Amino acid sequence: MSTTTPGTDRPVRVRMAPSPTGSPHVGLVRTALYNWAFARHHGGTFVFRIEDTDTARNTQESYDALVDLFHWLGLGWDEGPEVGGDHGPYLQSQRGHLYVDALARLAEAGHTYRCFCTTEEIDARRKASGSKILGYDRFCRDLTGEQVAAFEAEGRSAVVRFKMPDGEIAFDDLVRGTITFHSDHVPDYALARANGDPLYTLVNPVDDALMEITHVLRGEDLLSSTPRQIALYAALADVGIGTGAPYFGHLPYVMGQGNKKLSKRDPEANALGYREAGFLPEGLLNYVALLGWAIAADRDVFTLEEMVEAFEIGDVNPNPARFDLKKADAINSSHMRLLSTEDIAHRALPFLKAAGVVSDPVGDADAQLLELAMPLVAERINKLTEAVDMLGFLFVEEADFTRDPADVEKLVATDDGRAVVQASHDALAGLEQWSTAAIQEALQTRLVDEMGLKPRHAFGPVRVAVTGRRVSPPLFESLELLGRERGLARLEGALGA
RNA sequence: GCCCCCAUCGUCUAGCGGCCUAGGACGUCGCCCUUUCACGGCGGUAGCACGGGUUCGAAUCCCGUUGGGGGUGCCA
Repeated sequence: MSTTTPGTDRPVRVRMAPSPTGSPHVGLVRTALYNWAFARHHGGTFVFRIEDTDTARNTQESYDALVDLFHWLGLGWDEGPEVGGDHGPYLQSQRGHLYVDALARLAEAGHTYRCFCTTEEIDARRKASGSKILGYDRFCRDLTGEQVAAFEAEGRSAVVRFKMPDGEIAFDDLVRGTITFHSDHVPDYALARANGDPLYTLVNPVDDALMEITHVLRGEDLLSSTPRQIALYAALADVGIGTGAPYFGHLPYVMGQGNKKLSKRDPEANALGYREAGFLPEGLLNYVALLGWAIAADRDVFTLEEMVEAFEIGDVNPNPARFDLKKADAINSSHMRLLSTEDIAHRALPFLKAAGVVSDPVGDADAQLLELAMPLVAERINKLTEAVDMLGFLFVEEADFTRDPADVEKLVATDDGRAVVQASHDALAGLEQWSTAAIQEALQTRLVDEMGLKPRHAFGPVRVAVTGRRVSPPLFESLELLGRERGLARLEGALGA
């Protein structure tokens, strides 16, 4: 299907380079996943770099969330924070000297110039000229020594701008094919602030060059800044930094409802929110992989290993994808069903502890009960958090046990409901053996055979009385696990409710 | 305004000139299974934006239109 990806005949090096601002976005998860899978597929290196040049917006919490997120997802990096590597440091905030050096070399070679213009002056000139082309007008590009001296004498500060070469800039996008821009539409952009701080426009290419990144797979939003970066890579190579531009692949947007990008405000955008919601990392990853890529014509569910085996950037679809929570849920469910009961029990445990269903650490009695109860719910829950709702009734102290008021009203607090619960209590009270089979037989005989009730009408009230909800694990098993004493007590209790 | 990207069921996609009266998945609808829910099984629903070319033949290639998105900072 895919042809050979350019540049993969040599060692592949890719990276993810998020900014530690706010909570990590699901779009980042997909970008990271594609980069990771691409690296693994080609036996390459996956680098994790933190782009924290904007000191005003970076936060430690955000950085921690990023690391936490990728640990949870299981997308390990070969070089980066925590693991180190030969191209560090991996935090841009610790790479200042490299940017100072790059700026000096670029200036020395005449690739940049100092610009003294204020934003107001630039706007005024544009308005006056009636030019349709926005961006900087190169006013300071060829200032004489006297002019520079004069500006300095005025006490003006200067940003560093890059001299964009004139002409066409074309590149072969790994997912979109050839893309061509004309330099007329790429202004001489700023590389460093007037106070000397380097900007993203500089540090991103410098770091990719220094870290020897071979392929940059990133969001479509960076597409239009690619030509100016390609020109910068050439200039950097000219002054001995790196060897030119990497290959680029621009991934489509992840959209929310309507036609807008999934915004950071949308709850669906919060990557860590999926862990809290009880998603499996493999479920989230699988769903997110589907946003622009397919493993086969007739298959949606796959493992990370299978993805690594099959993933090629050239197969990525260029059109934007809408994030569909329903499908994400469904894919996650499929992965839940791939897990063993033990695995689900193991993974659900933190949720059960957090919700207070079991204590932390788990007591012996609870652990035993859990082992018996888990098989009943493992195959019917779609997210780990659902184990909490399903199992709560088994572990709760009798004094704290509650029933869903709406379910009670509908199924128990009626004449028929009370009659059914009363009859169930009577039928079970004398049971010799408190086992699933015996319980089923007793209730079946009494409610269905003798009272002539349809199963759904017979067992609904009992279910609510015993588990507190209309939705629960299988009833007879639940009663057995609850034990005779508690089981009968709940039936009695429901009568008084 | 100017530049760039995108265009197959409601949604995610398969499709890279004949295998397509367009396949899968989610959703949705109906049925079956069933002690609830879930699972599972069966079946239905629905799409190549439009107009020109190219070709024996186009969802697939080209051009245009329309529609959507992005960029156009001393943010990343």
